[in-house]
Amino acid sequence: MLKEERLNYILNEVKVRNRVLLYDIAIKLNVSEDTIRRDLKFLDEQGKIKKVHGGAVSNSFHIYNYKEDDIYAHADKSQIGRKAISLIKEEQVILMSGGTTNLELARLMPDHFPLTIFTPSLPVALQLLEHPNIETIFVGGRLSHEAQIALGGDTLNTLAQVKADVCFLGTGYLDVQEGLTEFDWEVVQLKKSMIRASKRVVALTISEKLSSIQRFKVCDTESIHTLITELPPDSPTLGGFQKIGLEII
Amino acid sequence: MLKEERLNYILNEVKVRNRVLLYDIAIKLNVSEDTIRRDLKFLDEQGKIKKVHGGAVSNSFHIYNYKEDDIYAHADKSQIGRKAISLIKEEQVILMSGGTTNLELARLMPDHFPLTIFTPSLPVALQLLEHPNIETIFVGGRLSHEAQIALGGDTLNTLAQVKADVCFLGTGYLDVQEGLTEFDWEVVQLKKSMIRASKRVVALTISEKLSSIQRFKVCDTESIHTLITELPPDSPTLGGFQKIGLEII
DNA sequence: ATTAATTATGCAATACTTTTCGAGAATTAT
DNA sequence: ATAATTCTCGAAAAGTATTGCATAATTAAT
Repeated sequence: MLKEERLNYILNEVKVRNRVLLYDIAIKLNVSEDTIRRDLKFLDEQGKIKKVHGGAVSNSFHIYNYKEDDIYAHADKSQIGRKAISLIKEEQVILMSGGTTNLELARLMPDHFPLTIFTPSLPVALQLLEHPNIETIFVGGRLSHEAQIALGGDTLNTLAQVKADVCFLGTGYLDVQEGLTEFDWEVVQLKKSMIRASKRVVALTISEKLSSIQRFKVCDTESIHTLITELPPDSPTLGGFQKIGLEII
Repeated sequence: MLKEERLNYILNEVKVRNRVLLYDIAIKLNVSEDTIRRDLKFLDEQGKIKKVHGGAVSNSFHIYNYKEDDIYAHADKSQIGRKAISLIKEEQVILMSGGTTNLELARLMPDHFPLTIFTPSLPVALQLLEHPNIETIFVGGRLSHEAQIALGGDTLNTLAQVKADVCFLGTGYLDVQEGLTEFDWEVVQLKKSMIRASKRVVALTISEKLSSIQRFKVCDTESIHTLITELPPDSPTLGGFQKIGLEII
């Protein structure tokens, strides 16, 4: 039995049972407790589980393939997510695009009141399903291998039938002059449809992606109602956006 | 034995079993462990597998961490998946329901020719995205929290527009007299639509779910063209199905 | 076709990793 | 406090990796 296999087994047990005993796993996998102890320690160091006296427990933070360390600028995105949540009200209909910032928002979504959320993003949808009070509606269509989102005609048609209260647009590049831009033509079409389908458009972006311009244009800066970054609203970096009167959170 | 042959053998083993041991392959292919070690290293450098101490593991395995119920059922499902693949031809349009058997099938899907696959299952879709040659189309709609599949009116409407060559129906309970049954009314509607949308219906089920009956009926046994279980086609357990002339694989 | 260059394989010695075990220290439960 | 369990550590054993080298097989060049 390979170390890798043990690690997988352990991760699965932790996921399913929320806790594991050193002894049980050692018996089950037919190795010494020492070995399992080292495995648990290793997985703990990776942040995948939490080692405790006599075994390990789930880290409850990690569901699915969601690995915080793998997400670039995770702390920033987490903060953006928390700010975004302050905009959400009970019973609202929300539209969420893809990207790791939205994925983080999906993870942080409030649990205590009902919401209806439309998304074309597979990872975001999976994350939303963790929240029992959220009705998640997947906007279907042809899936993009890399981005793991639905794109193309079907998706746009479906979006044309939706009218959401808020749309959270993740990823993308934002510049005061040039507006919101993307490097994938199909993603541009998708975002345009999402903007059309929402009363209020909220752009979520880490400050690093501000003042960057890509090939294709999604919309003018004026079409965006609210901008959320990890920076405080009065940060000089956001000066250009403050000047044109964009709401900044 | 040519190097190419060994590499192909290894890749296939990794794909089917998720892992390989240096020793096993060396014996099987009748070359030294050194050679296999070099092969594994080579394949790792190509990014095709992940080399670990003592062998290698699949690298896409970790991208989506799916739950293997228990090792035995998993082996059965894996075998069912392999049988199902023998039915698939280039360029076909395929419909796949949810469930762990279909998830396993999704994992094992052939990589070397193009396919178009429709599915309402989030985990199956994610798994399919691992295959560059497969065009995956998600049949959108309201998502079920537990089953992680799209259900409801939208989903059924979309399916009404599809005509697939084959439909792989996972999970569910099959009995010669009572036909295919389910315990969730909405899932019944979904499966009915999937059956209507396909020229050929293939039921995938572990033998343990045969002769079980649930509350709601999806279809008669006659509506199913092909049955795949982990058992050999001539197994006495499948006697009832053999008698009515169902194709069994 | 023969030679030279390149690549692939197996072997042996050595280095490295992983696992197990035992004894004592630390922790937890009663 | 006492007993029971779990943890840490070092050493030994088992297993795996690396290296250099000899030989065989393949490819390219003359």
